[in-house]
Amino acid sequence: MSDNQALTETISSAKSVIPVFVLDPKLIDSPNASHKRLAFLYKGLAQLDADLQEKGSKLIIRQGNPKEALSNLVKDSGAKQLYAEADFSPYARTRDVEVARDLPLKLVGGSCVSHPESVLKKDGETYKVFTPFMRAWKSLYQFQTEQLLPVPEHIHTPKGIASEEIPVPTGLSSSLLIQPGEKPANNRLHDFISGELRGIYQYSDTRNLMDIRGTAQISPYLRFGMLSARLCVSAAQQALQHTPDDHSKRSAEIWLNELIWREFFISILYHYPSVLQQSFREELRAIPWRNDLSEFSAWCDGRTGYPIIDAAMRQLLNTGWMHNRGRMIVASFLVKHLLIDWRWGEKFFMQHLIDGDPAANNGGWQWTAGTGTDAATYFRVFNPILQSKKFDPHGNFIRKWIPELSGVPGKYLHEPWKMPKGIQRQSGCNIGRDYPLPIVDHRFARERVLEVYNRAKKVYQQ
DNA sequence: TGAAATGTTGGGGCG
DNA sequence: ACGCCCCAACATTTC
Repeated sequence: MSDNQALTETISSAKSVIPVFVLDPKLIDSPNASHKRLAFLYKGLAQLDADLQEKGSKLIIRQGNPKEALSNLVKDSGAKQLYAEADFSPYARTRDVEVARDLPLKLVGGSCVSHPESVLKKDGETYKVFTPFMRAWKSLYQFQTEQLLPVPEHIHTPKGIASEEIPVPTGLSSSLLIQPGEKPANNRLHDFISGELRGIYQYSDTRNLMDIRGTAQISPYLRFGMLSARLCVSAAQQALQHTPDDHSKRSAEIWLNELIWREFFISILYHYPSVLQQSFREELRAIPWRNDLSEFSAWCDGRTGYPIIDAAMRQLLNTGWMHNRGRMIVASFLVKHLLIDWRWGEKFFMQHLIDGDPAANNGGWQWTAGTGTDAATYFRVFNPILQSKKFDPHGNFIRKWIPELSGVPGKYLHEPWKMPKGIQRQSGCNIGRDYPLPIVDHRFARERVLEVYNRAKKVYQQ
């Protein structure tokens, strides 16, 4: 409810307001839906309902095709106008056009700070490279705290509007690492900016370390609109202005840029919706992926034999969240070491990530695969052993998620297959039995992927 | 928000 | 004192 542009406009233009959430089977029953993400949504809706009741209102739930559901609601209630925050994913845009064909729908603000049509080059072209986009973005958007919209004091909602029950999350949902709801979201942001640790001012050092909470972990909240992106940007800009220290400034700047990456990928998906189907770069559309099923399943389950990969995958499976550094490492491994189509990885992430969002997820995968806009060049192949030593230097992250390696001395933790037999016995971890051998050799895989990408480019040129 | 290969430099050991 | 080699350490180039 805080800094909610649609809600604020609704309240200022109508005497009574019906807060509604439509459970759309297209999204809920999609093969890309994740149980944890749905649990996060349902618990978040329950929390929102509780928050609304404190304001004298309540949340109305309707199920079904959005156009029909809303049309029924308008009939039931006599509502004159519908307001919503804009969502720029291809599905959402088509949906909202459909709704607006029959109903008086007004889109206000949106799930991100910048409307995708607003950050354009002078000639009206869209930016396809991050840095110039980011510069243009910063010159357009600067927030003062007073520009942010307050939480309404009171919301008047008519009685007797029929509502379905908020679904009760099933299965593993009680183990959610990140608690849904607007209060936890604001607390998390506040803690990151002004808490004891001053996370935002350490960010340049801590954001890549996998065994500590060096990131804000607000992506699930941004994903579901439980936290205002404008509030985050404003907080980053305030932090930036209020520190004289260069190192802190740089950290805050990097964090702000991460928020702008999100806006960038939303804009890319808006202007190039076909990235969901194929590589953005034409010259890399014909890579002969190996798509080996048993290797794919080893990656999915976290048993590739590379501890850093397996630890990160198990973190995802267990919590529905993965450290950003982990996402880059496992994505690079899937695409480049195993030569598996990035779209397989993209889909798997969508099926497991609580923060799973088409724009950011697709952007990240195409970045890693080297097939996207402003992508990592294809020959940048992450070395899982070096990444492990750099970003989990003490092995705490690996030990947390791979208990079978917990007794392995630090010296061998990043590459346990090098452990002599005697030490394997001592540490209670027989490589090949208790923990797998690497499914592919790093040097071999590196040379193979360079060869395959090079050939794909060459074939394209002819 | 790479890694590996290759090139350069400079200190120290040594005959 | 000198030239030579070795090899970190760092820099540059290449993939």
